[in-house]
Amino acid sequence: MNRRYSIQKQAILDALGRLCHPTAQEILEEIKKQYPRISKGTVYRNLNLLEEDDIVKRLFFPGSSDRFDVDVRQHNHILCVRCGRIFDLEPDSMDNIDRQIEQETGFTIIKHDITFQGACPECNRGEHK
Amino acid sequence: MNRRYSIQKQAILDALGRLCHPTAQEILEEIKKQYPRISKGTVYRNLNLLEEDDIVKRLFFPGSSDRFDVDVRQHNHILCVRCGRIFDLEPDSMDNIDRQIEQETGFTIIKHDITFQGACPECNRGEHK
DNA sequence: GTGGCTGCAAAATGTTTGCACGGAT
DNA sequence: ATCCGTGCAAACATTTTGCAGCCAC
Repeated sequence: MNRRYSIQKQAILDALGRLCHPTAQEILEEIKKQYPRISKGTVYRNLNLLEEDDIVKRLFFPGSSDRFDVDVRQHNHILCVRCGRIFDLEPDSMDNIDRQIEQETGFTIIKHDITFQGACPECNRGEHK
Repeated sequence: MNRRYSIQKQAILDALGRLCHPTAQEILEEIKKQYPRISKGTVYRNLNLLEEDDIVKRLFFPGSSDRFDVDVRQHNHILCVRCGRIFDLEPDSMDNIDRQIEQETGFTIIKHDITFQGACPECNRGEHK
């Protein structure tokens, strides 16, 4: 299975660079501006391939469809429940948490997914009504 | 909207007590053993009502449909990628993490969802092949 | 020419909703 | 009598898959 570098795959990576943690649907709509004939199936298939090859990271948000990130480092996210924006957290801000859980449980931790929800500083200051 | 306590709602709570973090589908199948005529829609509707009333907690696992828990305390979960079992973590094991994130980001944290993935002690000892 | 990728449409999956009926208050 | 909850089926949203054709190697 020798992977090829198609126009469509490149368009998906470009869209991922322009958008912030988009869903597959948002990526599709963005690409359609330039390539109106791209299909849903192609976007989903390529996102799965890119995830397999560790070129993009799939993000899970409660109550939302999957989102995608070009930053594949282990890092976590925080969603503002007021303005809906999603922010990145520093990759190392939770370095020790896996070790802490390993000590508590005897597990060997491979990965974690953490999503915080709250109100961002701007919303706290009333800047987004 | 005065909520009633139907047989079906009670059956869902009973099933939740017997099963471990089940999906809606698993709850439906469990109840069908006793009430073969219960419908999918009823299970989903009641789970939503029970969540609204803080009687059950909805859990999000990457790549899985929603799961439900009778333990509504803020607590986190850990999934063994080998045996597939889901374990609870102590509710207070991550008490300070929200404060840490608030200091780092200026957010006001409302909640977090954390899912760890790894190998459980039994699997590490080779007890589940 | 082989094999991977495409667009398209259909299928699969998980969840919600419209509706007429029935039971509890 | 009212109104909430039910079973059923249809609708909906998201994602995957089957297929014939195409394009790059």
